[in-house]
Amino acid sequence: MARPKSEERRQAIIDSAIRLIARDGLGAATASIAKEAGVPNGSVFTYFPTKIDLFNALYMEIKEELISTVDDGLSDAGDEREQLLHIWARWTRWGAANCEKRRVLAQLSVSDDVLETTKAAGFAAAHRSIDLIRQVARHGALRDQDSALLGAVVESLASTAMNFMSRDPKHADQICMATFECLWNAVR
Amino acid sequence: MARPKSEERRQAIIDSAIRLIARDGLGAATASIAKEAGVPNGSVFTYFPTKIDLFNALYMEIKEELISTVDDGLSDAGDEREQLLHIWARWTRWGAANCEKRRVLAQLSVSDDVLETTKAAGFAAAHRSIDLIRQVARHGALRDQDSALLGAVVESLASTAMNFMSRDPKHADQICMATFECLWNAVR
Amino acid sequence: MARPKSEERRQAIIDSAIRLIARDGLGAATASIAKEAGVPNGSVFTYFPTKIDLFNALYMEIKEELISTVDDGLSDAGDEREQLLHIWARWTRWGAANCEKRRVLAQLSVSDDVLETTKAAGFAAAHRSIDLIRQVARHGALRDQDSALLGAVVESLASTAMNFMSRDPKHADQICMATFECLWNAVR
Amino acid sequence: MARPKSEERRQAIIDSAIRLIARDGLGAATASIAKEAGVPNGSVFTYFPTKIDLFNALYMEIKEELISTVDDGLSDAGDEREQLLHIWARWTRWGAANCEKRRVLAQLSVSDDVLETTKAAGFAAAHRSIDLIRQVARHGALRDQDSALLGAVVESLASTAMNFMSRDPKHADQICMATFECLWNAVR
DNA sequence: GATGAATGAGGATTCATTCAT
DNA sequence: TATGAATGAATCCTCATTCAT
Repeated sequence: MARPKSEERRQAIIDSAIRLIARDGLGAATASIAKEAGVPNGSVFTYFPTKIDLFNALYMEIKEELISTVDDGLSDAGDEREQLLHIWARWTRWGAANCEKRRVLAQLSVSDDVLETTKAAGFAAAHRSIDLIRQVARHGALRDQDSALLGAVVESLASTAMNFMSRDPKHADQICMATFECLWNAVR
Repeated sequence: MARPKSEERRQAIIDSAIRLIARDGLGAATASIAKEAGVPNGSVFTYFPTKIDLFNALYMEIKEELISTVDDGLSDAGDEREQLLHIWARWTRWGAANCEKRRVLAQLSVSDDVLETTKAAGFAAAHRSIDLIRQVARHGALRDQDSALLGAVVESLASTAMNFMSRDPKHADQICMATFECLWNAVR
Repeated sequence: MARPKSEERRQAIIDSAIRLIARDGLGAATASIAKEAGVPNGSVFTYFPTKIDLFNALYMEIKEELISTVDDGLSDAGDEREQLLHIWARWTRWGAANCEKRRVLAQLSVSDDVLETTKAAGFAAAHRSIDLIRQVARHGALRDQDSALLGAVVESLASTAMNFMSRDPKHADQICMATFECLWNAVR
Repeated sequence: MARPKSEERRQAIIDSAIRLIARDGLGAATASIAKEAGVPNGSVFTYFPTKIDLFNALYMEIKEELISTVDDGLSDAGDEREQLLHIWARWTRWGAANCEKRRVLAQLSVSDDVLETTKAAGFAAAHRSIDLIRQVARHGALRDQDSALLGAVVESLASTAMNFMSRDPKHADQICMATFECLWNAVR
């Protein structure tokens, strides 16, 4: 091939999209995203054939970052409770620290433009955490329900926790611990 | 002395907006909303000066319907647990049965176009439920946190429950009871 | 007739139109004019069948006020020069003091919506001044030209003078006298 | 490397705007301008970000054409009087021959949408003529006034002259000479 | 591949005027 | 006559996507 696509440009577009979508919602214009990224507007479409493709890539990108943050160091933790706490703390702190990414992820999660297959892939990538949660919850109130419900419950609780943590950074740790307690009681 | 604004027309616009926003998101065109409501496009703006005003009216409208549904019969219920269950069942069943309204409410809740004052008003209207929840949670994991966090936790759990209930109507009652158990354990 | 049109309302509309057109141009909405005048929007059309009729009425109203101001005390003045100075001073001072009316008149004068017949009527009403100017100019550079040209020259000079006088009120008198000298030399 | 903006298209839009604004006023729709220019409506906005930008470009475009017409051959003229006559004749004849441009310029000159900076730039470009006029007028009635007043007086007189010249082309030369005499007497 | 102009179908909103009350 | 809601064409501008260079 004549000139390979530049990973740098791709990333610049992704980063710019995160900034603008966090600020303006999914309606942010592709041209603005290009401008903010310092690339010509046409380039967005050489890296992402359509805006919807960009959305899907964005979703996976952020989700993967989140998951790798959460998984990191997981096996070193102790018993079930400690492992779940490890996940919870890393997850919510990442969210509190990455406000824009969290907001974008929230928007994408409810958008019809992010394909079910993409969402499923994101879900699948989180298998280590999910396995742990499932194990913790094996005797709890949701024991007989579709395991997707369990995942959704945890996710929505995390989302709420992150929200409050980033609004009130001084009490972030408190909120993290208190919501963890909630979670533990809720699913166990 | 002149022709009064027609409550009927106003409602037709609201109903049509619910239908279209549930289907197309907040980007649904005002012209389509008018068309679906059977009124000329200009009429949308005689009832709601801007699209944002329509959003805010929509939010309050749905929120109020939800709250009155939830509050109805509340005082007849027995002890704390039964009262909370009453609320939970009415809330989630309303959501499962009013899929469109629930989806619209979800979209509006995360939109910057719905003013904080509107959201606060919606919150205030739910005081009966909130009081009960606060009482139930007075010794629980969130006892020392901002009470808005408690509200948000409950709301996000409800939202998740409704979601699954309307996707899988056969198991709606099971899901309702299982998530109630979650809630009870989480906050108490 | 059941209820006679109220002269007061008519005037309120005219006054409000002057204010708004001075500020927003001829595009000022009839509804805003009504609001500013404290009358219902429909009333504009019971007093002026169309917006264009309002424009024409406005033109005549202001023109007549200007002319009667200018004519007032004219016969008492002395010789030709003094009489012309009398006119000039009254005219330009009126303009400097009635900024909004002057601006509106300027807009209406170049608008196609003010009918030629209206403009002609305004012209005719100014006959006393025009006669004087014609007399003064009977030996001057424009002596052989269409007398409308003479009128237009004087008018455009007056307009320029008023403009500068209202922008720089401290030197209004100086500007008035200097431009009068111009006028006198130009046409005589 | 990409397709450059086409000077031809830009000019087509400008020309079309002149025609339509001369006919319909500044309210001429951008879509009509595009249609008349034979370009898609969106293209107007690739050349002029807003209608107001178009107005400002139009103003400068016409003003520059006028100035270069007026300045052309100026240095070859003889004494002060002949030089001023040169300017006057070229100016008014241009106006008589370019009715549409003159009307558009008149509209733009009184519009708030043409920025003061644009007007100032137009004024500055006319420095050769202005210098001459100032010199001619150095002992005249306006000698002690703000030189902007002098400019405005000349401009308003020119505008009036052009108006009558284009209405009555047969006598255009006469009108040109007679108004020149006026000007000479007025400012000298 | 890179660039940025070209495209034209929408989008929210305005407004003169009409007309039901 | 008074009122103010009703009407729908018209307005400026946006934007995802394409494509000439």
